[in-house]
Amino acid sequence: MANIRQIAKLAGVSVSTVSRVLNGHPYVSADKRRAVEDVMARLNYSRNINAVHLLRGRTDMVGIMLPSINHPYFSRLVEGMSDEALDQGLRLVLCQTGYDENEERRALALVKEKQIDGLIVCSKSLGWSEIASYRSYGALVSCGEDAGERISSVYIDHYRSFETGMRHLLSKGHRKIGLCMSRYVSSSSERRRSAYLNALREIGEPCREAWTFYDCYDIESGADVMRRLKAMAERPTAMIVTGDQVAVGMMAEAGKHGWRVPEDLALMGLDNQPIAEVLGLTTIDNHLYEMGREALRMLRAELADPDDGRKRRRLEIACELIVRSTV
Amino acid sequence: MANIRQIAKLAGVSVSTVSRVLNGHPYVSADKRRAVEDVMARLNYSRNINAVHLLRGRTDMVGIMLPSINHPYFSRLVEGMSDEALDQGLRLVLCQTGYDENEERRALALVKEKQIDGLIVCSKSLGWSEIASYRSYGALVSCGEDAGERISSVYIDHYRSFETGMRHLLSKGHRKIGLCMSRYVSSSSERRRSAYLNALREIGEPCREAWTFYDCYDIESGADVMRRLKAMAERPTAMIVTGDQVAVGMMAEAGKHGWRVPEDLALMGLDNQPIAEVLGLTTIDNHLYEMGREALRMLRAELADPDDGRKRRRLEIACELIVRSTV
DNA sequence: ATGAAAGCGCTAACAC
DNA sequence: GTGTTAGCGCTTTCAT
Repeated sequence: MANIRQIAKLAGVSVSTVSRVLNGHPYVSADKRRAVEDVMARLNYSRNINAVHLLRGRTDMVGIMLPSINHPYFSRLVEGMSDEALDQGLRLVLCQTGYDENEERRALALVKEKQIDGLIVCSKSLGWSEIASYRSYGALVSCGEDAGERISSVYIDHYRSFETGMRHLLSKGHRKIGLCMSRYVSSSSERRRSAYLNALREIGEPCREAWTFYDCYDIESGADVMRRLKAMAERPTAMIVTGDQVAVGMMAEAGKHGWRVPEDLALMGLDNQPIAEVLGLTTIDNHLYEMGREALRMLRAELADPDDGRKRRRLEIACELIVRSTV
Repeated sequence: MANIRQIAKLAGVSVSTVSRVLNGHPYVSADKRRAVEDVMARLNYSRNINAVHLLRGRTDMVGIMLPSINHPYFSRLVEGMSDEALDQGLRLVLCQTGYDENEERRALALVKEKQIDGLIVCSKSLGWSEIASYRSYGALVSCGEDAGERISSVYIDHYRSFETGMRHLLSKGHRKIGLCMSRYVSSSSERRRSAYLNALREIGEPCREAWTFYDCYDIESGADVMRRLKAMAERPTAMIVTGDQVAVGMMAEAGKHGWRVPEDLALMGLDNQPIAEVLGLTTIDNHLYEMGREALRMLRAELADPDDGRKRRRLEIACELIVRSTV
């Protein structure tokens, strides 16, 4: 593999001249430029970007921390980031963690070691303060939830989003409402739970343990929830569900048993995934694609003013109720 | 940011000793090791991995070329790669191309510039020969289709997969069968089309232009196909469909119009995505997760014997008919 | 307009 | 066991 010194020698110029040509600098005479370009073409030269990275102290790569890419929530988010990254000339490094703390630390280590210039945190098990301690090594952005005082965030107001969903359910006359969520312990889950509980409290309904389900991430778990619901003596008339796929799993299983939605059970989804539209699922749109784009834009801004680490950026992505036919 | 020289000075040793400690080499006295580790901890030192990359000539990162991550086919594939990458100590760099040739060239350039050690090609518009010309700069693996004589491949026999699907359709008495695919021009599409056409020929049925649809990638396009089907005077009794999401879109739209599946229209999907199971879609399992893992494993093998570039690796992933209730 | 030379931070061959 | 030193391939002053 040819290097810049060989190019210089063969072209009869110095390495600096080659470097100038490489980087499109002015003040290189046309004939020398030609000579250099000829040799480069002849040797099929390409510069070793790692030397540039070492010199510049950055790599123009950013990491994306998430539990798994194979989930519509995250892949939609990453699609947005990826499109924005293209515009910004950045590359994305996938850091699948499965919510494992050590895996998260390994992702953070990438910024400490300067393999990536920054990290977008889409999911985490570690506390924000441990994450924030890497702030001095590179840019950090939280995507999806407000990370508090120390980390810039593009986020959804999860309380408001569930409040909106609950209000719609109540407006349709539902009072016996069940809840279906992903992780039990997570700040977004807690905010959603509060919104749910507060709404119930307002109408004087108790919260029934049996109607709240956790660790539901995918279609299968939705189907499973439905089966458990079916086995109950007293059932809710509506469910508010984190993630459209889970709601879709419930719809599908309901259909198998001849239950009608919303007559026998109303369903409120979350995220407004494409499948929600096709199946007519009433849901809450979190504008994931735009949120992904904005997260990357924010990271870019953080990268741009490194010394100014005190000013924290925040951007709330508004959610939007999408009324269709399952409530 | 501290560097190895400062650590050495403060610990009262040479840089080589620090390097030895850093890399866990033997032959370092316990007390010096301690001294070095203390200083490292005190300065919160972390080595600059870019220097290592420059020195070693590799980065332990591999690129994944695909049109978009936000599609269940690709995200399932990448999930497998990502899990395997973790085991192998490699990182994944996302290269979303949207089938754009210049974007594909930019991805290939990453291997030429040594930013990544190799590239897994999950989709491409460029010809294989242009892609293969990058073989001398790094490892290349095709994932999903057989790339011919010059590039190692983990692949599906797309002909056989559709042949299997068609056989099943025929065995259920269908003769008027429509086709729904993604890109018109692509080697996998061509092989599937041959299988489809040959099966029709065998039973003496003509191929009807009106019953073949292209550029269907997602749920919405499935719904759209269904609407077009509905408007036809003469309709197929079954459709063989590339991608379960597309088939699901068709099912959903069929339901809206009161059509029953399979009585009014039988549906054969592809990929065996989770939603296929829940909706009872008959489909062909391509074992995408395993294919992703194997692709990464193969890339790893390519990386391991760089000088031995003539021997091409191949691994066919067998497909499997999953009979459920839509045919 | 061009070149010489000093690094970026690290590893490893070599000498002791 | 430990230190000295020569690079890895490039960019960028600073002279000229």
